[in-house]
Amino acid sequence: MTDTLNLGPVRVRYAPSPTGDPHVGNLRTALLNWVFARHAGGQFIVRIEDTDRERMVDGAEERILEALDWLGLDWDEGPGKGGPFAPYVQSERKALDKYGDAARQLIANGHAYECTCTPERLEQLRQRQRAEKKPTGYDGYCRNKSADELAGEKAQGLASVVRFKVPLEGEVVFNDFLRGPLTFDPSLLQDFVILKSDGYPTYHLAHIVDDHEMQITHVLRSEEWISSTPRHVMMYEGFGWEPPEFVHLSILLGPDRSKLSKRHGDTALLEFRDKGFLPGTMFNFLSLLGWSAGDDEEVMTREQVIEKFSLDGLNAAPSIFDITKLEWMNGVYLRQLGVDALAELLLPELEADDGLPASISRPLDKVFVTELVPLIHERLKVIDRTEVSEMLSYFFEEEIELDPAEVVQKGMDEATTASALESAAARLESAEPFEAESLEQQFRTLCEELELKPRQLFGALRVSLTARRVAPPLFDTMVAIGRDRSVDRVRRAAGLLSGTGARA
RNA sequence: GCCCCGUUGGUGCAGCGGCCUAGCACGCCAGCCUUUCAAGCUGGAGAUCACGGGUUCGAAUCCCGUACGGGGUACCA
Repeated sequence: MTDTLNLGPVRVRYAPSPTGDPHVGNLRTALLNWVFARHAGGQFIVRIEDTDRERMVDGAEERILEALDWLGLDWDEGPGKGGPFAPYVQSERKALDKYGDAARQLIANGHAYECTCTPERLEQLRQRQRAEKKPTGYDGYCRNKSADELAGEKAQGLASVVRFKVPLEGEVVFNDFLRGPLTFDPSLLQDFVILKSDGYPTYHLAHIVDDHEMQITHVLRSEEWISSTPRHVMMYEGFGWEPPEFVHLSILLGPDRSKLSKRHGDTALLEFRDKGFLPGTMFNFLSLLGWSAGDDEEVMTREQVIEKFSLDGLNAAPSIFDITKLEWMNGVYLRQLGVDALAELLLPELEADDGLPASISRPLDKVFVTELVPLIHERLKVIDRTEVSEMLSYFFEEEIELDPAEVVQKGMDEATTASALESAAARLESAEPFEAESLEQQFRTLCEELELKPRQLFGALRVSLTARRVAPPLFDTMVAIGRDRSVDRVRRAAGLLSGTGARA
């Protein structure tokens, strides 16, 4: 391993392909690049690799930039920002004929050639190779075609691609920062396409041309690129360029240990945002997959991650994306949030159509919502609209729907519960001051008077007031609900149990 | 099939030849706190460091093999 500290200027890039919503694994690569750049005081560049015109997805580029933005990964050069090597979108660079020029350069110096084989012939070739149980790959049919022959075919309208001329023997060695020197046998590689018949470059050509021109020093990319890196190294040699340092990052796995993908459910980063995860959580959590500062710290700010970052802390083994731990961490971040900030986040969720019941009129009173925050603050893992609304609905409703059976606590029956609740209602009516601490004292006294355990009386009251067995601390709840509604609810519960109350 | 990479408790990581009777975190279990649930605190279960051979006075750490997992094998990235 080389030292990561005395590297000189660092220029790294995140080069996504706008073929869909960016998922967490993808953004983790971006994040590691970004952190590395920030740690080294270098530049982080974003480049859009839209050379696959077929798989382009509308809006994908915007979503990618939105995701970067949300995570707080700002770029020094790239879309919307420009920079000394603009444009940073490959289709725009293609229009400048950068890749055509490069391909011609390789043809001229004997490292590439034009090929007029049709997709049909290639498909047949592959089938035959498979049938004969031989490795599939281009057979070099056009490799030694004369210029005349080629010109003739093209005159007939045959489309052509440009293929890289892979050496038939020797070996290709390159150093992977995390794995050490990796050796490949080029005879196993095929003459791969570098320029497609639609004039667009393949990834192989495009990223090399751009990385070189943009003076990228380190390529931190996903492990699945290891197999094609020998191709890239050969191309650097063909061009006579110095290759960057390669750091292949381990990939992210789903719970079934296969590469994380949409099949594993919600893996798009922005979906985590929509599901109520905080950007700080995602940043922190993603930074921990396959990387460690070497100490046991896990909850870290961006600044701490940047400061502690080192390529040496990267782990070559793939890691499983564990949602349970993510949820825990989000809880940690949620608890760090101030009351007002959390209220701000909660408000739109509660007001949403699928938030609180439609019977509750909007807009909600922000001051009231802020008052409720402390009651659920440490009980939240994720800001889930449904869950949060469910947790808080009884604070907003005039009447709640009660199951009388739930009110009766262990060791009590309907009659004792009803009379206890009557006493409690009376106490509530006269309690002064109507504050949590004092209420608790008064109701503990009431417990003694009624010869009930706190859990019995308080339990009955909790259900009466909230229609739930699980709820925030009782006396804070009473205060938030208010004296009048509290008295009403307790009376009504008592009535239901003694059979005299009308079922609402 | 072929090529490449990886393998520390269920999960994420630490460990870089002796400090390891393998540490931290999530999860799980129990206790404490307590009006429920959380949060918090304390404790516990859980790993023959995938397996087999070497190298070495000494290996989770180095080497080889096997198994398993993953990735690649496109006019996709």
